Amino acid sequence: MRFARNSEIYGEEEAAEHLYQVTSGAVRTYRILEDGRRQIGAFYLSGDIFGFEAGDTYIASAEAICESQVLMVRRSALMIRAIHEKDLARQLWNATALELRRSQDHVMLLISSAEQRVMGFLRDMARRAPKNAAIELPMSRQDIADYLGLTIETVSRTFTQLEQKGIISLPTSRRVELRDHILFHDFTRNLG
Amino acid sequence: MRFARNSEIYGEEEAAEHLYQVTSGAVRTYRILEDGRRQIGAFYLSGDIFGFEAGDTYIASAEAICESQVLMVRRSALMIRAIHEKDLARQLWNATALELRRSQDHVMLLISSAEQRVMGFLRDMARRAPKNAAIELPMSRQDIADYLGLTIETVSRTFTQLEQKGIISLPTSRRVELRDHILFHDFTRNLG
DNA sequence: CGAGTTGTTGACCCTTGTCAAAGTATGTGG
DNA sequence: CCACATACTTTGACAAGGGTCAACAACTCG
Repeated sequence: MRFARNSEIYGEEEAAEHLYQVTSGAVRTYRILEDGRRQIGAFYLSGDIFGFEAGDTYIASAEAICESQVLMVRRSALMIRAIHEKDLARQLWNATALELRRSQDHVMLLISSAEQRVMGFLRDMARRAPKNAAIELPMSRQDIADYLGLTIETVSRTFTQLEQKGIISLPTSRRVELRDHILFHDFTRNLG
Repeated sequence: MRFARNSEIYGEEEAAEHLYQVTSGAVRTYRILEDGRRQIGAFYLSGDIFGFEAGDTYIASAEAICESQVLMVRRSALMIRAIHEKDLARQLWNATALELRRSQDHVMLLISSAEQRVMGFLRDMARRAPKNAAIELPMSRQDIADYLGLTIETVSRTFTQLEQKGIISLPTSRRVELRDHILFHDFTRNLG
């Protein structure tokens, strides 16, 4: 399936009929608060699987950030196969556990300072992006702000400050280059 | 198994050998950040099941908040049973999905104001506590602060402000009574 | 009763949000 | 190719919410 920029893939509270895998492009999941603010739960890039945040209904909406291709699999079909293929059942459970871990890492991000949040976000993107290249951000500053629980102005200012400190460089607003030691720091944490 | 106040039930990064159910008392799970701050991931009360936040190793530590009794079940035994009892497998997956949902609700809490966070916390405790009675909080202000990403001072001040506004009353620091309409508001949200 | 823990309050400051404006891309139609 | 419109991003000035530091009050437990 193809989805245009900003088009909805599924909506919160809809029956969760499919699991999804991004084959190209990028996807965001989000929830809207009573006061109208938007909280982005996660970004999914090429290769990532999403739609696991579900019991019977989705608990977040999903949208394509840019023109994206997405693979769809019927949950019901998977469930039937999972009865006999114990390995598949295990994989489904593991994938949900992985999402849980991601969400808990997200919580850890949200309790630190603006600079720490942006750095954490960039480290995560760097880890998931094609190795050692500059990061190409598919999402807007507003998306990043809504993911990190900051305002767009604070995100923008923090990017500028990180560049002034020489921690990143910003050839364009959507392209970020990190100094190597930052990546290294992240790797040691994951191995630790 | 009995655990004394503040004693460790399991540690982060340990092999995840058991699932747990609280039979009496209360449990907190937490992670420590590099800078030494503690983030509490969840509180578990009587009847709650925990230890699901795990692949092969726990991703948080668990401690008894007060003298507590906890039921332990070997994960390996459950996994073996789950191969044949498809319903059990389903339940395990569902329980993890429920934890995921809890974590995402936690994220939503963390992006709002101090008052909203404390209110959200109290609503959650009220919903889980024995119906319509005053809430008896097993955890300290420090625990609440570390759960909500605030300081102990801000939590204390917010409790005082809520009482001054007539939204709660505080017979003692660990006992909270909410006005009915607050509970009602919560119920309507859950019913959708 | 006294010592240690837990909770509350006050004064001040810093980070981040708010409001406003200007700068930069990107795209569209002539 | 240019003129214009629209989105997105950056920057500045100011205000407010929450953090920090410090003192004090209330509970617990020996």
